[in-house]
Amino acid sequence: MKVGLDKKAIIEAAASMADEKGVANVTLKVLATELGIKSPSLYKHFSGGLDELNKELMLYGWRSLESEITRAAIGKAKDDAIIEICYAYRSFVSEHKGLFEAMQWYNMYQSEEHLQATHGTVSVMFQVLEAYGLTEEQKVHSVRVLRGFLQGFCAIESHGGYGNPAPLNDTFDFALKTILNGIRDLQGGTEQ
Amino acid sequence: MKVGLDKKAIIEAAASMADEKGVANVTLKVLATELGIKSPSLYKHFSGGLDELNKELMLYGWRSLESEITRAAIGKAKDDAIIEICYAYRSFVSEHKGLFEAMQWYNMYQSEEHLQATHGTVSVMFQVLEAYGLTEEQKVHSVRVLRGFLQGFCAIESHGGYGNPAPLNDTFDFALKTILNGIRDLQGGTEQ
DNA sequence: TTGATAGGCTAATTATATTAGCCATTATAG
DNA sequence: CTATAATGGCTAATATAATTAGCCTATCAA
Repeated sequence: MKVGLDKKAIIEAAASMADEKGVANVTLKVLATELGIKSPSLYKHFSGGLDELNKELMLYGWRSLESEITRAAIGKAKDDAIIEICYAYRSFVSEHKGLFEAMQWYNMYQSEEHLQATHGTVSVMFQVLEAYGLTEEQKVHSVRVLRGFLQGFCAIESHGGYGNPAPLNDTFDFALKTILNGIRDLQGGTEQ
Repeated sequence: MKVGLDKKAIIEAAASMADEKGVANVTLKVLATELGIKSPSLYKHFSGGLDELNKELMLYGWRSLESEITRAAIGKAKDDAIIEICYAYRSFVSEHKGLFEAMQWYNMYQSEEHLQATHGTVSVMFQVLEAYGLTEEQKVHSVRVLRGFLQGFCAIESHGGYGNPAPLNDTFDFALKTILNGIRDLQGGTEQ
């Protein structure tokens, strides 16, 4: 019988399955079963098989994240905007652990597709930084630091890698304040 | 014929294979071939199979990193020590991309083993922070920020995720300065 | 020197990915 | 309205990797 699936529905099912069980446990077999079809049928939607599905998950994740942080920044500027973006990033990861794995690890050593995928998210951060009167290079450094911290912190947090009971919210706020200070310092000084 | 392998040799071979081809491409089959044996023989060393091998890789990686950053901090204190540790962390990742993958992603959702594995590395950072006269909680926050940034930055850098041509060294130095400022600010203020 | 253990092997099993080729339903051009 | 193409499903067959079972020999210690 014809279920009538399309790529979008399959990717969303795969994403939520990844969030539940980890992206490594999203097999074509179990995904197909979940969707009420047999695994070979998935090749009608993803001729590239599991690899293509993982790539689509990665792309879908970055698109979703971009959309979340874009929404979060609406009506905000400067520090407020950055803070909202960072909160939105962190929330996104906490709600989409499995998808976040896919975002980071698909195609790790072929950066082209990754660069394209992350472009939107990077652009949003870059735009918000326009308000600070920084040089292009200073903006690049600032975005890199934000991305690096967010990715690492959220990855560690999402798999329970911060064992100490001290509140993670406090750490996150401290980090944001620290990074915002660093960005502010760029404005005056000759540094970097 | 008896090749006479032991766990250590196998793990080291697996680690260097991971660095060359990515940890996902370390299969028992190809690892065994590389070592001059057949894949079922690996079960004599790792009864848990591929999963256990990956776990051992993860543990080996964290042990190695701990040893690197410990060596790097010798004879240094405060900011100098932290800077050396961060440089050593970054160098380690750039030389062990595949191992670093294993360190992050093995057993992602069962934090216990991860917590133990990272304990040494965390301890080194924690000890260096003793010199700053911070509260326990402030030290915890500081270590978390360092870990988060280092893991994220190095992961992104290691797979070419920072596309802009601006020098990554400059970003890294800017980030360290920023974080060190943040830690210094903790000493005086009432913040966090 | 003999017996246990370590460390290899082959053969067989299981699981998933993938390919090939068939078929029904849907949608659309005429 | 109907012929036909495209869509989306299926079964059967193949390939590869992991894993298990059971066998065999070299080494090493009692």
